Amino acid sequence: MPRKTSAADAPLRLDNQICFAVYSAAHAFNRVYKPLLDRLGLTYPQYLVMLVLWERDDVPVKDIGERLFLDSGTLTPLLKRLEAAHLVKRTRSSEDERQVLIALTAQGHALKEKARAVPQSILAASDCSVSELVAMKDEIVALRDRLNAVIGE
Amino acid sequence: MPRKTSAADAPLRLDNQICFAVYSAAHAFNRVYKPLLDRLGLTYPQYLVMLVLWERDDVPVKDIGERLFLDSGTLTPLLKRLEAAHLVKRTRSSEDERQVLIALTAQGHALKEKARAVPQSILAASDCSVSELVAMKDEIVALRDRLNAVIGE
DNA sequence: TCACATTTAATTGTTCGCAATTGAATGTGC
DNA sequence: GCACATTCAATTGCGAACAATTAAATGTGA
Repeated sequence: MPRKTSAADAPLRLDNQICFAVYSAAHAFNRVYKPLLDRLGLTYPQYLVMLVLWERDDVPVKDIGERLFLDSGTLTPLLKRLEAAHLVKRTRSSEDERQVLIALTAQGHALKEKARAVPQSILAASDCSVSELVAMKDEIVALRDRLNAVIGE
Repeated sequence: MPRKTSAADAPLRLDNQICFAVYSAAHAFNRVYKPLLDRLGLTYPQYLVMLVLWERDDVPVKDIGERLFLDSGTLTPLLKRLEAAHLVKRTRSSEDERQVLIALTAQGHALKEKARAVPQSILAASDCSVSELVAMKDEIVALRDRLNAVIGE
């Protein structure tokens, strides 16, 4: 009997991996975002940082990192690029010299208006109702938080 | 009236972005996988390539790329690292000299047995029933495929 | 057959992402 | 007040990820 697909191999089949589904979906999102963000002069991780700053300005690097689950090794060079693009300003905190505070420039604030077109385009590309997307988002966030809980232990 | 949170800003709020949910979940998976894959001497993308090869061996780089949605710019150096680790062998196809065929070595085949422990650990970490995970996976794959359909147009 | 397009990997350059280390600033216990 | 640990950002090194280009092999049409 030729074993075409062994039942014992099912857990190792690529199409059965939820992590690959998530991984490949993240890349698919990235590719959809790319042309939209090119118009803003941002990469996707840079866009995420700008989303954080548009909500609240003048925050230390660490706060941004906690929000996005990224560390200074990723954020420091990224923020320097945003500074080179005149979107943010980096200044040492006077109260605590260890911290670097990230503030939006006028250009950084202004970019928010151009960015409003992005979520609409993404919604159209996902070809899905808002309520469905919200439900999926909540499930994925719940899974992510359970995974992160395992790591911190 | 001080606008703490404007309704017009809702589409730009980080916590409303499904893409960020997916993006951060992918990173969370990566962090859970890391200690498990360290024992196999693999990174997560390398593990994905091995999953493909464990299903079918002796395939051109392009086939692996189509399966994983990756191009040669990513795969060529990755496969060279797997070759340096004696897990795969890269040989030009004799029928079509443009293709490079990737075959598992004996070590590469053997690693499959050690890898069987990985999906179990992931299942435990996700703290979720198999049926729930399968349902989520199918939803995410469907979303990914709709996004990819938009790109190829 | 010969010019031309297509296919396939490899290469180059830029940007993440993270582990590990460094160094400066701050906090704590004695 | 002083040794000590902690916190925070920056740095270094490695491995993806991808756009753009290159180069070789193959296929196609006149």
